[in-house]
Amino acid sequence: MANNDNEACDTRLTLGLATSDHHSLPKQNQQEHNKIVCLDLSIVPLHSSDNGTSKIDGSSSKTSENYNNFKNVIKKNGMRKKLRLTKEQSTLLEDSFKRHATLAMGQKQELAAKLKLKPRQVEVWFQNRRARTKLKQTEVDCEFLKKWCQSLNDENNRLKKELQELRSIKIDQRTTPFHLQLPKTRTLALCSSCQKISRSETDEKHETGPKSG
DNA sequence: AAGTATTAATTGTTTACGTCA
DNA sequence: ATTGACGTAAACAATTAATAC
Repeated sequence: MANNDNEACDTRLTLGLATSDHHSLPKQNQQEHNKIVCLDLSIVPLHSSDNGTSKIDGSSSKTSENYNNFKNVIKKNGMRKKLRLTKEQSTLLEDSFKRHATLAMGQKQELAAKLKLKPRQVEVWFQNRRARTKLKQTEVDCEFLKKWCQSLNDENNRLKKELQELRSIKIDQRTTPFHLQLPKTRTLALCSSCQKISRSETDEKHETGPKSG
């Protein structure tokens, strides 16, 4: 480890089985290629994304190349250095995401080359971007459901009130002499548009106004 | 300086597909 | 021809951690 004093501190061994760049081969050729296996006993820091993970992409096949890659993302003290995308990189990624939320065949490599990033970084960006989109959509859905729930509650309350009114009218009919019921029953009307029973203005006044002995 | 939001990166799981016995 | 085991790749969810504000 030539680059830095502390960079070499993490000397945990990883045992990797790697074929020579077979992941970039077409699928039909991979099967045959899998038979040729070499043992990669390189010493790598655990934070390196292209070495420590089970997912491998075409850019991570050669040990020296790997070293150069993780060299760029490991700080002096061994901490992972976070890549900050430039505005141009973000714009280009956003543009291609707008066209397709998932990377098409070969698009990853192409984009990576254009952006001067590793294919894995492009892949990760798309994954995170999809996650962000999904989260935003979930928030929107949640808001919608909240409003819908509120309107259903309102409607429920209104119907309860209406039911109560109708019940009280029914009780009135049972207890009031028939000749006194007529004016009241006559003022009830069925609304043709909403199919709800409504009362005339005069009746409303009767109800809300002070009761006379 | 501490707290928070954002987001690149990691890890583990699921799913789909192809191959082989 | 069918089936189950196995390997691989891609996508995803959950989480971590660096960085900007």
